Amino acid sequence: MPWEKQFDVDEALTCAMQTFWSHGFEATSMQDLVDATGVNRASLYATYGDKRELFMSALRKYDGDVRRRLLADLAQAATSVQAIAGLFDKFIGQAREPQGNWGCFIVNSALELAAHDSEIAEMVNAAQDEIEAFFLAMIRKGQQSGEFNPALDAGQAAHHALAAMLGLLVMIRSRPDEDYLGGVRDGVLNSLT
Amino acid sequence: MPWEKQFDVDEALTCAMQTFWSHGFEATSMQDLVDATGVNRASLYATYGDKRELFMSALRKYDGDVRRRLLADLAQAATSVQAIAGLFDKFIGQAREPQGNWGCFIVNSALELAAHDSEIAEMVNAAQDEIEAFFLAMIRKGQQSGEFNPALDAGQAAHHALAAMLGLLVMIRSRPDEDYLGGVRDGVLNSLT
DNA sequence: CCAATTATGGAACGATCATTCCGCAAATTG
DNA sequence: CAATTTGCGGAATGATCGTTCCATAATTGG
Repeated sequence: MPWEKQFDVDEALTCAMQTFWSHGFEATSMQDLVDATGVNRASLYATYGDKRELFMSALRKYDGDVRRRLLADLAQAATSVQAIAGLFDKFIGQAREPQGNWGCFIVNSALELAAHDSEIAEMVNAAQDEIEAFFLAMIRKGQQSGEFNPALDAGQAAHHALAAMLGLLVMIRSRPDEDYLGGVRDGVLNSLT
Repeated sequence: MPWEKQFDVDEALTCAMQTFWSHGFEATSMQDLVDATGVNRASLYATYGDKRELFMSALRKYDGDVRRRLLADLAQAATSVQAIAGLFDKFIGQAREPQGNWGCFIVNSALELAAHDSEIAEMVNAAQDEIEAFFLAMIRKGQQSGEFNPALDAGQAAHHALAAMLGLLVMIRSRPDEDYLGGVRDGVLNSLT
């Protein structure tokens, strides 16, 4: 049993991530994490540190495995409309899953913690900057390809699209309705043409 | 001392509201509320019920005293642009105040609690519907007055404006910067002309 | 085959949580 | 003036919080 952990470190972190993602930092107890991961309390501490460190690891995992990967995938979409709509649809699709209105782990953490935790605020801001950069790149590409109105201020439009995206991630927590959320995506795409 | 409370019931509720508004439900302890209100523990329970009931009272107070009043005031603005910009500026102005990036109590609660608490979800949805209705009324009015593009789908634009508003209220928690937030307001107004 | 090392399971820690109880003070009622 | 009612202050409640400790089991290195 020594020399080798009895659980998969990355897999357990995924379980912890989902728990924090769904319920937030304060509403998740260490007991919840023991139950969710199936890993013993002492092993959790030995492997990931205390609750806050585990949370930060989970948030960083989300940032790398979910957010960064999603943007990278979408950036290769055939058209800019598909790239932008795809990002919105990724979250709108959550509404279909039962009990799946978790929204975005980073946005949830931003509202719960960023105002009083500068480390989290910095991480949130960096992530939002990258999302805005994604929108900016896709909007510029779409303007060149003729998908979007070339007269638009691309920088302002990207900032605006980010705000609408974040707004959708607020809405999904209280009203996970595909049509309701789809209206936001349509409004964004409409404002770009 | 009997027959009359030693504290102002509404004033204490305001203090409790601000504490919940700033820190959220889970991160606020009853001791925090005792300290913030200056009211004894037993008197808090006797007057407002348990922690959750006090929270709901605080949220309802915000909904009535802050949100509803703000929309009513702004609806009487001289122009539609002033009404819509005024709503955004009300929150952007928070960024100037030190430690004032509390955003919107309802939005904060939506992300923390609505996904697992249907009573709060309903309240959040009702508030968001009224904000969207405000945008819709102002956009229609602006289209008639010539402030806004009459060719726009007013319903979709209002939905879109709500999303951008909610997005701004996410941003303010991690980046209370007036210029950064002002870009969202400008983007919304720009998309309406 | 023994010694050293490491992860595990579970009990135990003190602190803090939300909530309640009780004795006291004060003002109205008879 | 006595009885009653009500709010207040603070201690006390049991539960749960995050965290640590310890005995046990298991594997590698000598």
